[in-house]
Amino acid sequence: MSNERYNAKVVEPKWQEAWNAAEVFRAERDEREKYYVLEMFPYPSGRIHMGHVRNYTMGDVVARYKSARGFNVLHPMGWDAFGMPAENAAMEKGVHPGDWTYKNIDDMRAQLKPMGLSIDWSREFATCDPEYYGQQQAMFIDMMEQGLVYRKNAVVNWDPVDMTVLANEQVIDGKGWRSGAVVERKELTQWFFKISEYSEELLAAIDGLKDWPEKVRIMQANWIGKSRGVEIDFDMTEAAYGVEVVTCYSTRPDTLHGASFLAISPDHPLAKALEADREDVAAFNIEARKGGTTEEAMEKAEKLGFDTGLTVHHPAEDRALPVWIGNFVLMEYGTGAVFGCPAHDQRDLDFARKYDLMVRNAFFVPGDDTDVGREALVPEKTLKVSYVNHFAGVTDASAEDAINTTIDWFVAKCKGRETIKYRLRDWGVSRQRYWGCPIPVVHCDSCGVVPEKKENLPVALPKDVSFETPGNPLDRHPTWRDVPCPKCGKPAKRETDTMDTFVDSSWYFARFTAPRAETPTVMADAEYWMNVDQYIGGIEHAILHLLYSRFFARAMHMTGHLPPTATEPFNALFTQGMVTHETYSTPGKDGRPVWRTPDEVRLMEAGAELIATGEAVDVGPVIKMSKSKKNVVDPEDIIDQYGADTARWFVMSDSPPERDVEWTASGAEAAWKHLQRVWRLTDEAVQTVIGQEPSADEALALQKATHRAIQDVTDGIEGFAFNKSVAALYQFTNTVAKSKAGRAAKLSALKTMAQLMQPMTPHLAEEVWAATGGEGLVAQAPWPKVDPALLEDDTVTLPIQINGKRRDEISVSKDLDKAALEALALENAAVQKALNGGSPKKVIVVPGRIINVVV
RNA sequence: GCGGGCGUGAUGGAAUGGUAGACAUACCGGACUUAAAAUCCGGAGGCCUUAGCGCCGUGCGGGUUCAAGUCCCGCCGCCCGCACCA
Repeated sequence: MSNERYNAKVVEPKWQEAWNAAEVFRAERDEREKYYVLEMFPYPSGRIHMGHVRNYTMGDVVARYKSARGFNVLHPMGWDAFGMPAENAAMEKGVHPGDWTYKNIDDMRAQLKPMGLSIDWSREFATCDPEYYGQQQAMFIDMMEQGLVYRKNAVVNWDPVDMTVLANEQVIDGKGWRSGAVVERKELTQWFFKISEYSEELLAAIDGLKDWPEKVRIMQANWIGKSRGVEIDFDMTEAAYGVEVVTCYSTRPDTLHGASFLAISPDHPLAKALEADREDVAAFNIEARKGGTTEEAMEKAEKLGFDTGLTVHHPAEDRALPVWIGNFVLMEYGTGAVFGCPAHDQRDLDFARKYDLMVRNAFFVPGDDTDVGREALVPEKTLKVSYVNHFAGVTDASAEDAINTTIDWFVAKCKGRETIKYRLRDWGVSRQRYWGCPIPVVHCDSCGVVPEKKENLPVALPKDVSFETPGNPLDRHPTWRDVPCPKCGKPAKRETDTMDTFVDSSWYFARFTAPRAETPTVMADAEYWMNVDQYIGGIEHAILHLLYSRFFARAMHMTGHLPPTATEPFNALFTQGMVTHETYSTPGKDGRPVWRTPDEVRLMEAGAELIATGEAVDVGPVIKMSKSKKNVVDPEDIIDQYGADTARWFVMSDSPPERDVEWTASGAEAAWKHLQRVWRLTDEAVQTVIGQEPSADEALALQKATHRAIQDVTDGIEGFAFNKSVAALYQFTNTVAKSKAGRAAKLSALKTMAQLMQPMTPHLAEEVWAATGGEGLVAQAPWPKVDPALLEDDTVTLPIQINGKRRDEISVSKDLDKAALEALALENAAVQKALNGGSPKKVIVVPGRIINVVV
């Protein structure tokens, strides 16, 4: 016996070279049915992490499996390469964002390749390649022509020191995260995509996304936020500032009887007219507009109101309502004005209590239409029939029916219109930054906004920029910025805004189908490869990235860059869980914990200690691997120590793919031991001297176990339950190890095992395949077929229940019919005892499953 | 507040309404070894002055069913998403 250890360091590069030499993963259009697998492409931070390993291994399992199943598989890889970290690095280290990014891509590719992923690297690109973003600019121009792009003024967070626009998450306590300067709200003219025009379409099409997680579908639907209601006109008792009518939007018009005031936004036209005239209003509005746009700020902000002294008529009753300005009313939603119904809305109640406004019950309680007490009533849980319903003739109904009836009643009786509103806003894509895709337009004094000529694309980023002065370097780059107008040729200026990086990632999946084309896509390629059959990535992209991509697929169809069959980009979506790890810390001087990496810590039976000093270590909760808590394990170290197959096997085992998986040293060790064991079994089988007496029974048993394994591993992969496939392979390995079958039978079992392991541990699989006499590469071998006859045993063990409790079991031939099984069960000693001479009330026989005797 | 999900051994987790705890980790015992590692074999949900053909057991309380971790109703706990959205 050679008892040679499996050496991943030697074996893995060997097979990777063999795959490359045979161009096994090269995807070309052909006669076969296609299958497009895609994992969300990475941002080139410079290092791969365990989350990448898990994400790409899942995709690789699917890709290799589908390939074995006879599909023509497309499995590409690229880089989401524009974005702020490159500019931050430029400012901190003085490197050019492009140099920094391409260096990171090289580093990450070098870390990724040893994983042995079945990727067609010939299709690789980065979104910061001018060949990519130039095509994106072409599409931008096409979208302008289709009316999908427009400019408008929008308020942004402006950092006056860094001279830059900040995203909400970059504003901390009202200050810029980098400069610490107090953030100002500034109005800028910005570019928008008309995604809101697709609100209904994007919402309705969610129903067709059958293979998306329910959770993501709900999140998208909520984000689009469709609501049905009524716009109600409130006539002013006396026109003021030319305003005669204030229109409110309401989804609960049935509470109109409870209306006791109107509240308008400080940005409502009426409020603005008042503020121009009256200093007290102006002062209030300044106060009311303060406060950040973050959730936290909104939560804490106090309700502020200002009584304008103006009044409106109640549309259905003979009384007047005061008009207030309220800081809680958003101009961006509805009409910027609401009627307050304090009796049935906590927010309105708070406001009414503070300013001593009337609280009127809108619901039908005879003899009680005044005050309802401290808490607002919730209509659904109390009374379903509002006064308005009552007037409309509804006596009892669900809240939804009541609202529908009321809307009809309203439109007939009052000045109101049924209205559908969406929460989804247009997508602002302007970023005042350098490291992004330049918006390909020119501003000309004579011609206005002019798109760049397509033959001049790409509008490439200039290389000679400096980040020493704050602000957008494009803005102060005269030779790049000052260009002739594409239309009239007079001196003009380029747009210096670049696009949101979400634009880059909204169509990369389509570009992979023809990555080197001179147009954004090639119709024949898009028709063949689109849609993505299986998309895999993190839940954190459940809304924005996926919604933008869905919008883009439609926009690309409209501009002729995708066929109508590809309006939905991703047929199936899978959102994988995170890789987690325990956290380790030692007490720091200031009482705050000093985080320690797993490398620094020795785990003991109770507790843990620092390897270097023996100092006691606190073992903290298991959380997502993150640099700040130092609970990270570098995939490169694991691959170095154990090989890629071990890392791949570990991240596929134990936890279901949609849940978090905890990385543990013992788990990694176990994965490695298992792979060693498989190799040892193979080696032993190969070294077995022929001439022993093989047992036919043993060979058959092994064959049956093989087919059971084929079935279970297949089910696991098909059901996206890779942990079950792994468990089935463990079980199969145990069976092979214990089997007394002869050499040929064992080699045959191991050869099938190689095929079943191939999606998860491709290198070891090749080695086992070669050793057991497999032809060619197992990566190109077809998936093994199950023989259903071998899944069944001739005898089965059936539990016998008495009154539903298991009391005994019998071993019977699988062919016995119900009557025979019943007879056997009644003869059973335990049953006899329970019957005590009597006869059973009932006997339930489920052949192959169970026998239950009811006494 | 609204919406969604999840509660099973020490741990990660299995289980078309049909033998709960597959598989793995950690643990315990044995073999091999001078010893350790590696490897191999075995044990293991809980309870019991009755060790059995025993009783109990999938967050808690009810229900449906011959049969419930699984279905229904009501609680409790945890996690996630959204939210001055009218």
